[in-house]
Amino acid sequence: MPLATIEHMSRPPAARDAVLDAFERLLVEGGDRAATLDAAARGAGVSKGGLLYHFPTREALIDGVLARFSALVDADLEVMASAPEGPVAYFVRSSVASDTAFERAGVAAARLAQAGHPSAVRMIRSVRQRWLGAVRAHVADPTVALAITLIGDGLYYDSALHGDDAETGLDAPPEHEMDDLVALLERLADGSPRA
Amino acid sequence: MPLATIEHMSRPPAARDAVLDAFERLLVEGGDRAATLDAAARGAGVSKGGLLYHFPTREALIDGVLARFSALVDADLEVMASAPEGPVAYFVRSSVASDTAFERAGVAAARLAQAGHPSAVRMIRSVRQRWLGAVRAHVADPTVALAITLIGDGLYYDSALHGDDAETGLDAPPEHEMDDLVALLERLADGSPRA
DNA sequence: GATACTATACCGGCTGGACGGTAAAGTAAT
DNA sequence: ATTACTTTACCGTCCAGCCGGTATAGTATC
Repeated sequence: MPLATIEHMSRPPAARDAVLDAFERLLVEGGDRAATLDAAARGAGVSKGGLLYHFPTREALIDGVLARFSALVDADLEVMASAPEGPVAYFVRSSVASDTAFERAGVAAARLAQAGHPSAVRMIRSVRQRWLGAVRAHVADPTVALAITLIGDGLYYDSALHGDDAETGLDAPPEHEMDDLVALLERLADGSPRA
Repeated sequence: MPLATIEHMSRPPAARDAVLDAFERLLVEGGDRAATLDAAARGAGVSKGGLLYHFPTREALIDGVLARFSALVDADLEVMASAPEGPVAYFVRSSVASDTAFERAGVAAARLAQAGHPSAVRMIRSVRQRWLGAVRAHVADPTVALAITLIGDGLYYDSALHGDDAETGLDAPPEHEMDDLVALLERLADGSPRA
């Protein structure tokens, strides 16, 4: 169970990560309902018994996804704090989901939260709070910080809307609208502290 | 052993709406996975056969929910256009989910979209577009209109996050922060175009 | 360095229940 | 008698989780 002491592990559990990846992908593409143990095992090229060796229950699998997401958020917050284009621009632009491991984990967590899994709801809430705090640290006006965070939420969920059909383009606004949006928010952020 | 007929429901179309209501509630509280035909029938006080008479497949039930949502959006857009507090304030404030039939239908549709149902994804997209259009009609700067719509999206999804646990308070910002937010957005909306 | 034992990693079959959907029959009003 | 609606009973499938077994690798003892 403990993840530490890798050096003492005889064989690296390749299956574990493969299962986690497959389960995450299923969540992103088809939501909680599509993410079954059988499908995850199949997607990972592992037998169901093998899957259940690493994750004895479905809840354990969910916890695994959430744990991985939390770790990725930690890393992202550090990147954001020292982003060359500034934290606000970085935050807003990175809120539209590309296909990084980070984004996939986030969308998977959101799916689980929407399905009502309490631990996922708690996780999303705390992550949102951490993001809000990070934005607040760089924006004087707390109302502006709130607005920026909410815009990030909106972009995030909108871009996470599409299931598996790659047919329609992303729900994200086009490039130049994003540029204008970022410009507006940066003007608000380090601009007029009052009327 | 069989369920005794405690009372007579004599309203012919009553079952249909009852089923729709129950299915919607299940979607909101537990997502796509929890919204099963059996649970919906039970929640509506109808046998499963009775449910399947009105909605021959699960897809038909989903379409029923989406159709009802679309009708409610039409009504809401008219209310918004002539809201006494102004469209922007109305839009932003009504984006945090209370427990109206309108909000429940919207959250249900969002759950279905997150689960990857194509018709639900299309519906959410078109509704979002209609809202954006309505905001644009009352806000000169299109970037500000986009920002306002995105903030609405953020508020909407955040407040729709909680499953069925009434324990934690809503994810919506407290009253006074909402006031400040609305004030900021209205200032942006009809205020300085500030190139 | 061979033997005996233990831990890790995985397989595949199984079960009981829940799922979406079907079929036939019953009831009430027209 | 037909129509509108509702019931009970049932089917095939899929689901989460369990269990017995296998194979490999490390460890300890002699």
